[in-house]
Amino acid sequence: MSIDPASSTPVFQQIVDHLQRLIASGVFRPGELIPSVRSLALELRVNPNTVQRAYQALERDGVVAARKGVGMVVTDGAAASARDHAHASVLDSFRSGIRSGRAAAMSDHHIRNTFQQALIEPDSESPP
Amino acid sequence: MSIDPASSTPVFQQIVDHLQRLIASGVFRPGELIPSVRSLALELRVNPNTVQRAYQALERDGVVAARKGVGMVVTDGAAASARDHAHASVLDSFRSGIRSGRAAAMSDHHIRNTFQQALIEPDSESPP
Amino acid sequence: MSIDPASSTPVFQQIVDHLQRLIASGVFRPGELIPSVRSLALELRVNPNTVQRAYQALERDGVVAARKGVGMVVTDGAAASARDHAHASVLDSFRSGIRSGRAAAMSDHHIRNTFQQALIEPDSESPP
Amino acid sequence: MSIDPASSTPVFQQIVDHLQRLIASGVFRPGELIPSVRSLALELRVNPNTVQRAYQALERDGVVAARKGVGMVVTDGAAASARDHAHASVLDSFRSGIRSGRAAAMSDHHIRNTFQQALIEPDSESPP
DNA sequence: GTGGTCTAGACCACT
DNA sequence: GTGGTCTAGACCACT
Repeated sequence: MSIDPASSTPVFQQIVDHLQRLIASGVFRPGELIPSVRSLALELRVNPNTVQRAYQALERDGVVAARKGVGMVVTDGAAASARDHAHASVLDSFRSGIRSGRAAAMSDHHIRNTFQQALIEPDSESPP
Repeated sequence: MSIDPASSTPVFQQIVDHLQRLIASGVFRPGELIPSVRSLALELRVNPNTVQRAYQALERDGVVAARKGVGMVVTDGAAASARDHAHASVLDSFRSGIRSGRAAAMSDHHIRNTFQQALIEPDSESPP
Repeated sequence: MSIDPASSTPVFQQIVDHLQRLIASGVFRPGELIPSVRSLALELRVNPNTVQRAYQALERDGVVAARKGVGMVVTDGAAASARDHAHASVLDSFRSGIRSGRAAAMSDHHIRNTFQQALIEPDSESPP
Repeated sequence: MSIDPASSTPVFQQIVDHLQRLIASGVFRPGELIPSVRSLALELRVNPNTVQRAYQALERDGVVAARKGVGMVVTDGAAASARDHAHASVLDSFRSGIRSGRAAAMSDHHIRNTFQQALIEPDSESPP
């Protein structure tokens, strides 16, 4: 997991999105603890306040719950809700790309090819 | 053309992207003037300074040139460069969606179906 | 004579400076007419109002005088005053360069070498 | 450091040039913070937006990098790049002075003497 | 505290 | 009318 401090997406939002995906994918399961604010802050090289803010957003969304003296626990319905969250966010990205392409007069054929290219490429990671 | 002031994408960047697409699609052709700072600001209900900032970014990118007392003229190579810009931005959206989906353990099959759904839906416009 | 519309020096000021130099160098002598507003505007591809403004500044400085129905005539003391003007402007440029160099911790030796380089180079014109 | 609000050189550009020189001369070294937007604005009695604009230009030039919540840090290669910037700006001033002098029919001897005068004079500071 | 973005409104040079 | 610069002051994310 990596954060892009230069992105226009706020860092706390990047953290929220990432945890939603980890829950959707089953890395964190209902009843389990997510990392403590401090440990995640250290790992992401981010201020603890920022992680705190992300955790509060997740709590508001009902995917985690605070247990005093213990930590943040993944709630029971979280997996399904996180999957919905992830699906919606994927759909949003695709819609936004399609809208951009059409506005630039790209054909649907061209747009679909561009998607296929992105799906196939070996490594969508960070090529510095 | 519409701006979303609530988006995390800065307003001036939304304007840059939009004009790049309009130039890529041939709505504004080399040698033509793009709308004046003031008129576009009125149309988008945005502060003139914000439009100004977008226009200066477009000038740095070399797709328009300022002519004192006249306006901003689309440069000769602008169409091709704007198409590159548009293609890159579409590709970025798709990559980002694909990365999110995979992080959430969606199968490539599921991801492709989601894309197909976005491509087919009648109205990518205003989904509340 | 050429104008740089992108320079931070206003166009009308560039015209004033240029005419001062032409008078200093004897291209235009006392009693002679300088080009009409219209002809100079055409030659420089500039709006007549801008040339007009430059001429008014020259008139205020006393280097030319308007003669109704005739044009702008170079005044008697103009040559000497234009030479002063030119000398002062050269001195200003050098001072400014020297100040910049010293602020950047360049040695006087280095600064003098840079000057020598500029003095010797074959063509200080416009290498596009 | 002082700003001339009456100069035809924009204030934000004066700030850029000045910081480039301070970095070139080693006053600010790689890894160090330059003054905050607000503090420099106060010191120069200039609007924070104007300083902000200068800082973003410096960031585009790659001599500083923004760190959220911390400040603008001088980058590693900045010193060399700032020295290039300073040298180029000194050379530009000298070229411009030489061009003016020649256009006014000053001899190279006279031009060189003028330079020498500027280099020797005790106080290039505030000539009224 | 830090930088990033935005609104509101002014004055300037230029066409 | 056009773009370019600047002031004044606000709110945001982040440390």
